[in-house]
Amino acid sequence: MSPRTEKQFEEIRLSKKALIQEVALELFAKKGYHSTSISMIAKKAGISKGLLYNYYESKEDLLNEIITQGMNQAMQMMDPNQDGQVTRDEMAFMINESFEILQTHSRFWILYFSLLPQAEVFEIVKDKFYSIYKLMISMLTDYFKKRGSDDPEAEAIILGSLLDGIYINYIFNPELFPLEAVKKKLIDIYCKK
Amino acid sequence: MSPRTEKQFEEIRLSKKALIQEVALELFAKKGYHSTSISMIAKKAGISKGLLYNYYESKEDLLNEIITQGMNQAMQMMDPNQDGQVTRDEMAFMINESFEILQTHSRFWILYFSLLPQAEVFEIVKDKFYSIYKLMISMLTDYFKKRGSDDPEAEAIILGSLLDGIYINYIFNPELFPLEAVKKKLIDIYCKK
Amino acid sequence: MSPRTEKQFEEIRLSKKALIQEVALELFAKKGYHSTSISMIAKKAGISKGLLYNYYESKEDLLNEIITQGMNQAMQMMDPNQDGQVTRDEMAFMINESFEILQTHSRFWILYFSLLPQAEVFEIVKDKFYSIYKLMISMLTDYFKKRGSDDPEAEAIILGSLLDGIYINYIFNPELFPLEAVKKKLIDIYCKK
Amino acid sequence: MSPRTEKQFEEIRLSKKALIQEVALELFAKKGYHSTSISMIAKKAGISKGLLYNYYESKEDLLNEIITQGMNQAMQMMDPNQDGQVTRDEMAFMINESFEILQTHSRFWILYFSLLPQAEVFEIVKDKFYSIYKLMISMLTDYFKKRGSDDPEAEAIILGSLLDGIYINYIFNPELFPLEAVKKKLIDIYCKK
DNA sequence: GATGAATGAGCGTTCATTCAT
DNA sequence: GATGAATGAACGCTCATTCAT
Repeated sequence: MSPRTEKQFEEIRLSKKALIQEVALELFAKKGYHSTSISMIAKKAGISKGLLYNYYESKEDLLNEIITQGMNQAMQMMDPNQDGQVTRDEMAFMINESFEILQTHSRFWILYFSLLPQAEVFEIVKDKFYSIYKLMISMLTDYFKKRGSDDPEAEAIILGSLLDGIYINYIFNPELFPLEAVKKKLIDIYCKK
Repeated sequence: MSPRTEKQFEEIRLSKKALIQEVALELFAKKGYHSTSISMIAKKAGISKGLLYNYYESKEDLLNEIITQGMNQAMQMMDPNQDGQVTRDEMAFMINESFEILQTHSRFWILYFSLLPQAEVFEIVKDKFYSIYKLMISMLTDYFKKRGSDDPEAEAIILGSLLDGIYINYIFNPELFPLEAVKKKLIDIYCKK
Repeated sequence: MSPRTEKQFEEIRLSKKALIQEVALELFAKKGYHSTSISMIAKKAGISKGLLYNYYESKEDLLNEIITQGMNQAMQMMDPNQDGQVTRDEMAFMINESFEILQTHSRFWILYFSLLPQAEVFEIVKDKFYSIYKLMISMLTDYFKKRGSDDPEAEAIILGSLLDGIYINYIFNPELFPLEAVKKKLIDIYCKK
Repeated sequence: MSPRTEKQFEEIRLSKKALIQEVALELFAKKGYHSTSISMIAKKAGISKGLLYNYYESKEDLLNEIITQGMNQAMQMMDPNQDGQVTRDEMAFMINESFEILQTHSRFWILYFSLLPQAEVFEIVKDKFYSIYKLMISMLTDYFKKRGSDDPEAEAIILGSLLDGIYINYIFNPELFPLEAVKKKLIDIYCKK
């Protein structure tokens, strides 16, 4: 009789958007952005192609929202306690935390690393990515400075690269990569007294 | 004009194939595999689309040959002198050599890293890649063992990951990444007495 | 609040229908029938797409009603005083009147002339249009007969065509067409003693 | 064995393009530009949709070429003998000629008049159209001046509009419009001594 | 009366691949 | 060996229309 309330519609919208995003993230990560068609996403989500366009303006818009949201989550989690101090424990925490994020959001990071080489598409998230990257490097630089390194920034960049390398190796071969051993060694190297 | 000999035909074939491969590698690296069409490759190589199919069974076949050949080259270059010894100088040489390869074959490695996330495509070169990877890790392990490391394999894997991380950072942001400084620091860390 | 009476509902219906028609006419005229979507109409009218289908069976039905109503209005306005006489003054009045209608209902006539070439759509209003057309031609013929023309019908048809030509030129290039000058000349030609 | 010669390919291309253009003009004129799909054109031309895009970049490009070519033809035919004189005979010739063009290229003119109301699409041919229009108006003005008209330009515009009106009435109702009678009357009015 | 989520057929377009020459 | 016309399946996307609420 009477139409659904605004709130009911809102709920439908939100849950459908979330469903689409989830399915899209899964497929984008598994098959790559270009190899995933809108039809596949719609079929897997159990909806019509048309409906998808009720929620997202375009395939690129869908990608955009997925990446932005993922980056924001990562940003939040990576955010330090802001006291200007990076203690040894905080470094250990940060390393652990980043591996945690990597594992719980593995599909997002697979997607992320798969987009990195695609200049046109990467453009979208470049800024957000560099914010995180710079924040991390500056924190690491700060840390190495306090430890008396004679070239703290180079060491920071090296640790940053090392983490990237580990992430990539782990993400694309999780069953072969000895993540725990590597993590332990890492903390051993970088957090020893 | 005498008719071309068998051998001359063979040469034409080989040079055409090489030309096509070169052009394809350039475009795949610059625009990505999916965004490069057969038409573009043919046009840039100055041949017809039809002729391309005289040399390659399909677009995927073309990709395969490019990747396989690139991997073989890398394999050859990475091959040590097999004397079972990895001296400090050899380690320095290896690091230098790998950066050399990265830069002289940058287009291949851009392509490589861009395909890595696409499981179906990566399948093709998986085996070859692991051969190289294991060879490298075993050499590094050997090296760290001789230096008295208490977990030489973990250290080897970490160095391997670090190199991957550096490669990726350099390859997708060559103008921002301080390659030389990092290389120097690397040799400093891993080749000091 | 007492429940709305039957009459009140009827009023709501009529005013909503009128609103939809007005908005649709505006958009059809500005953007063309095919380039105007139901969504646009609904949004601009401030109602839901669903409600529109409560009033009109289809997009075509909506178009039909707009055209039919516009034609009826034109018919009414064009209706002479039926005394069988077309005086010089009445001719001047008619010419003036037709330009008046053209300007006050310009959106309708833009739509009309834009649909004219689409046979299927024109079919709808063909009959109504011919009624008006024949009425006008017969009046003009009558007028030229009284003025002693030796081929009054041909002259009537020519004047009819001339008016059409002027209308079209004015409607699709209002800022470039010297309507007033042309109107004056027209009256000068056809209403001189 | 050997591939077709350049000339053979050229012939194929030209005849296919002509076929597509012919079919497209027919359908655009009969059903309207927006209501004619690429599929329809391809089916009617007996080719695949893909092939059409071998010859035309887009649907709009196809329309563009049709219109441009038609306008060029009209321009050529309308071109006066350039002696700066428009005699009575030339005026009669011009009127006759324009009716000739109208009839032999009726489909083109149907298309033309159907695009006129569609601002976005008309934009394409606006310039070409105004060239012709201005040329015609200036010739007519010239003619009326020589005949001693006190407002030659207004008369020219009126004659231009009259022709437009006649064209439209004839084109969209060829069986009802007394073209010959009207033409005769026209020449009678405008070419009498 | 009123909503907007949902559908599905169709749109214009691209492109790897085939094949007659 | 070499050509490019030709295909057809799939793409991203739009939109009139339906329907549960």
